[in-house]
Amino acid sequence: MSFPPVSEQLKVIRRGVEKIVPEEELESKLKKSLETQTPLRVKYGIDPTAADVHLGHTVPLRKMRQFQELGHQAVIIIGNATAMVGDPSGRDEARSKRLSEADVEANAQYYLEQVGKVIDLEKAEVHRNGDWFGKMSLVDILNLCGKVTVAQLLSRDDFAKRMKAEVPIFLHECLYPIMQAWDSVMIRADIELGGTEQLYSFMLARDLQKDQELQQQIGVMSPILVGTDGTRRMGKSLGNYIGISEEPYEMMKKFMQLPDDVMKMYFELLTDIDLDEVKDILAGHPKDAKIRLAQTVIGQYWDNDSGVQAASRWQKEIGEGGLPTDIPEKAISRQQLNEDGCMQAAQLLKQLGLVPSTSQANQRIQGGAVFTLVDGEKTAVADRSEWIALADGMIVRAGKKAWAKVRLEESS
RNA sequence: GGGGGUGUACCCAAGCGGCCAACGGGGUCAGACUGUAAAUCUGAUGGCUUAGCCUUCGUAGGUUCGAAUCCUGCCGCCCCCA
Repeated sequence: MSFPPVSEQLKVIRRGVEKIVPEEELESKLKKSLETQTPLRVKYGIDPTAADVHLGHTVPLRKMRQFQELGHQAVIIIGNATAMVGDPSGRDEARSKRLSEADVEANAQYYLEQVGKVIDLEKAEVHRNGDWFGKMSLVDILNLCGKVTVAQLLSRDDFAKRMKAEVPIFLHECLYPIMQAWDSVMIRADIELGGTEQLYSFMLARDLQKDQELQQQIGVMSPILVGTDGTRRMGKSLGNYIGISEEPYEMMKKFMQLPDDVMKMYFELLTDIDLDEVKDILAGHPKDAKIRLAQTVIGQYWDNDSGVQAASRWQKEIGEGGLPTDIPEKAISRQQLNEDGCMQAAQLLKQLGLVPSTSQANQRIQGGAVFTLVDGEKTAVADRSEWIALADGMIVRAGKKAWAKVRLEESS
């Protein structure tokens, strides 16, 4: 294994990274690694609390891949123990549900599969932190706790905020950063990757490493990727994420709905496109920039063709206002119709699954979002009690994102 | 263990015996405008067999012709004291 020169390594490492602490130590570590031809141990921990890996997770993961390409050792920690606790970082309330061990293990498997799309799993070490936490006795744990003061814990910004807002802080949450830091001790991390919200845990890891007379790790922190709403961090629970296992066209649609001003961040953190080129791309029409962004990222998780196809499909169906190609078919039994083969509008929308309730059906109709399409002929629906004559293959729309095709069935 | 505070729809937050399916803001949804971006404007935002009906204001009871509003028990959260 040969390593590129330190300056080159630094350039790669610094892209899309907000904070490196302590900054100076990174260079000396890299130098030493080069001299001794020893790869650095680069840690990234994930808690298998939910099954989907989204673009937010890929930011540090991509960084890890870069480290791998530079010849360093990737160390993935599956937080099967910490998952039971829940990371309080950046949260304004505790996680509500606790997961079972079986859930966690299932998530972990699926996680790894997805992580493999970003980094080279073959060359990575994978550990489960339950392996060491499971063996600790209460005394061991208390010993560990003896290294941290409550004041230190409460100085964290997220806890401070919660205190102020009178939102509960649970004791187990306080242990979380300690556990995470202990992981670093156990695997002898040289570098830990994560978002900026991890600062506290990263520093705590240094303290514990020092206490154990080990090399101290360096925190390489990426900015937190904002979600598709353009304001809050990307997260499953906020429903503003793009999952890396989503279908290309689904991803495409989400990308195109991004607010313009997050594009710069997305380009920087999610693609390898040279930053000068990114500047040029962003100087052009935002729509084109977005298509380029979407194509590139989709290409990473599927393949180039899929990205291009998704883009052209978007252009046709949405950019030019055409019909969606994948309108789901819904069966309606003739039994449900009156003797003239009609059904009331609100009922129809509900039967087709376009709306969850009658009230919402009414709202859509009143809002002018509903029309039917038979042989290319559009008919607006204006009243919820209007009787609609159904025909096989009729298309019903109840808003931009709600389409259905009717399939009439004889009564069973 | 003691004292005080608080619990309203997705979130924040009014309401404090009838005019309350519940003000206002945020969010969300739909429409116009657009590049299914932003901004702006309009409407909607418990459910239903929809000029009406049914179920909601932590929870269980009670008082009352009538309660989100009053009383009691219980539960959760926050703060202070020990």
